[in-house]
Amino acid sequence: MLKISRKVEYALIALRHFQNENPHKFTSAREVALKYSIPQELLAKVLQSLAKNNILKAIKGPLGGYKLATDPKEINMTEFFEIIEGPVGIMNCYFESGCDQIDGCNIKTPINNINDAIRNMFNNMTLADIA
Amino acid sequence: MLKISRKVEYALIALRHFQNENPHKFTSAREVALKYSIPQELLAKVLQSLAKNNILKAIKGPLGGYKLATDPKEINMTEFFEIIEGPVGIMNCYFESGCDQIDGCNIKTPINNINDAIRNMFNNMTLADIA
DNA sequence: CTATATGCGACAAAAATAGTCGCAATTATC
DNA sequence: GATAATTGCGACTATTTTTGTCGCATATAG
Repeated sequence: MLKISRKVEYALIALRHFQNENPHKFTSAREVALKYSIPQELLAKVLQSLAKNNILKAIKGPLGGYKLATDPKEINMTEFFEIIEGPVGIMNCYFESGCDQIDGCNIKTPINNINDAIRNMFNNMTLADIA
Repeated sequence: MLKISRKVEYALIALRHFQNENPHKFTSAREVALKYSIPQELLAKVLQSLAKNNILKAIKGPLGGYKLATDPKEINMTEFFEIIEGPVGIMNCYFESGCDQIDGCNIKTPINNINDAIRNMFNNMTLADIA
């Protein structure tokens, strides 16, 4: 339970790769995918998201690819996760309004407490701590 | 992301219900399901797991049902989650062996760090803190 | 004996995740 | 200018996981 998705996994692998690269070198999605045996098209999408959100810098064309756009110390994990998947939280009712509990939900408060604890944990963690 | 499953949700709702009940009264799965609009058969299975693991006490027959078998202060959340779903961890490689990363996985250590942080959090939390 | 429980396993339906494909836009190289 | 390699993006399919259902055995109160 509480598994993260492959997309997040691939993103972490890629980011860790970029951290170990020459910070000025651009590496293509294809190259990274091959090196770590990741489905290329899927990785490409993940990297595109990261580029759109200014975590990676992308250039097109041959010799193009991606490199880090930001110091990993500046990227907190909640933000990072939420770029790739939706909001970080153990239950939807943390974010959504429509809940069909007739009798009134009896676990809202405790659920929110757990959510807050997890979010705090990730808020206090940067990509540099991880990857 | 990091969502918990409906089964866990239902378990929490039920447990919170039992906490607010007379501790000697047995309540059937059907009754709880009706009260909180939960699919009965599914709730039944969840309660069965909890009974098998001595979190609830069950008796069969008419007038049968479930009640708390343990002081909620004694049940830690990691244990509780793992009764209902599998192991608590953000990635399978925390528990499994087979991983087809050819080049060697570059995120194992950071992943394990996150896992440990989450598990610690839940280890230090009892059902009484939550439900 | 009947009705209502738990207990359990197999199955079905639905939703989420993972992965693929096609095509446009960009650009380095020839 | 043509070609090849790249990002960017959307639609689509496949697979896996989750969610929910059903049937039947066992127990038991009335």
